[in-house]
Amino acid sequence: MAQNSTYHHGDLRAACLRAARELLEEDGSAGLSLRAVARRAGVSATAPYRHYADREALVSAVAAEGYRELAEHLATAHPVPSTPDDLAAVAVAYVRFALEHPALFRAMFAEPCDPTSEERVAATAAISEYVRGIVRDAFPGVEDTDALATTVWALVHGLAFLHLDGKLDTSTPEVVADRVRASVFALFAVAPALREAIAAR
Amino acid sequence: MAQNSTYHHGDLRAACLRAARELLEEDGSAGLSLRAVARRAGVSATAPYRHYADREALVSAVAAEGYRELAEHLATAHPVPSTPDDLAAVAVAYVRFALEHPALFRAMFAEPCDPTSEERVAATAAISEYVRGIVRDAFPGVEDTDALATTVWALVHGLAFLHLDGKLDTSTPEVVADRVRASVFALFAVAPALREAIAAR
DNA sequence: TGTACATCAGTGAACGCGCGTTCACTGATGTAC
DNA sequence: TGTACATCAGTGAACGCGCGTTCACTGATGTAC
Repeated sequence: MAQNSTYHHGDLRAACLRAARELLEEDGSAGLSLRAVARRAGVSATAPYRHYADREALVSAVAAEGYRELAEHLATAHPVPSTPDDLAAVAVAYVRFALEHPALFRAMFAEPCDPTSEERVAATAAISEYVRGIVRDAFPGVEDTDALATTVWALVHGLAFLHLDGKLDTSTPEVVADRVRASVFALFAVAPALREAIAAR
Repeated sequence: MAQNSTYHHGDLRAACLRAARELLEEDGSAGLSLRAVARRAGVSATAPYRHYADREALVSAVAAEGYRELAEHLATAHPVPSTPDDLAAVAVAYVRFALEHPALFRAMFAEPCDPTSEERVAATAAISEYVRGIVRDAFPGVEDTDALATTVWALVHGLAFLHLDGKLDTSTPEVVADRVRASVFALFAVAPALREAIAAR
């Protein structure tokens, strides 16, 4: 029984989210069905409709929660990163999050998402703002902070997906962390040269 | 009728691949069902089983074809890239491929893939070897070519996905191309400094 | 060139499944007096 | 404090769907003599 005192007139909305998360963590793949969530929450198949308009709404809520957790996870890795090492630590945390919650990460990013969910859009914006903030702090001299932030995000995001999809060795956490750090350092060392590089183009 | 003279005792195997590709191009999302492919190929629902062991096998074949096409597309963008501009052009081509064939690209990467399909593994290896080759040619002085190649691939791959998932503006091809170029240049300018950066860590 | 036969690539009915969603309902909770 | 009633969060039967896969089959093609 996943049942607890919080529902049968309680917080089924939250219980659904929790059930969905459990399913994602366990299954690792698969696509989160409303019925499976209801089953897991110990409730009839149609009960979730009291709280979510449809399947999409549930998935978006789960994804949004994932974004919030990711942000938290990154902040935990380093509250106010300001050196290459700090940023590398955050990057490692990003990739680790993806590898530890593969199904959730896919739900957040890989799924063809509906762009109308404001909850989801807001959560995404928060992440990207967070990355921008780090880059701004770490590179006060750089003019186009947005461009550099995008580059950093893309690099880390790409590393996450390539590892997730088995294109890069993930046999130990160390091997992954080393690779992520090496990639970030490559980018970092060049940051001051960014403007010239773009200008010279 | 997608039907042509190549089957009803012809090349249904290829016809299935073609049908699958058409479905991916049209639908944009969704997950490629065997039945839909058969329908599109103008053939009974069970006919594809003569050529593919199961749904997985078909999807893997489609993905493998996608890898080959991607490689071709990149090679077309620039046969033997050897300057930052060349590499940037290839990067732009990579991202453009993803945006022009979103469903195919997702089938290639985002789907939780079975690692046992040698066709798929081989195709992946070919891509990564291709990237390594470019990096090797463009940076003869760099020692750890593999590390740099991974960084480049991850950066470009991440850009592809962030655009694909609506996290970055894709309103015009130019805006996308400019962003990709800027990101690649950031990386490029730093390449000679890579070893020092890693050593200094 | 013609016949007999094996092979091979299709057919189509059938299976059991899980899904999203609707609907009329029920029974517990909260509220007004 | 007690009763009457509205609201609200669940139930469970039912719908129609598309799916992957099996099976026994058929009929065209290719081969041996």
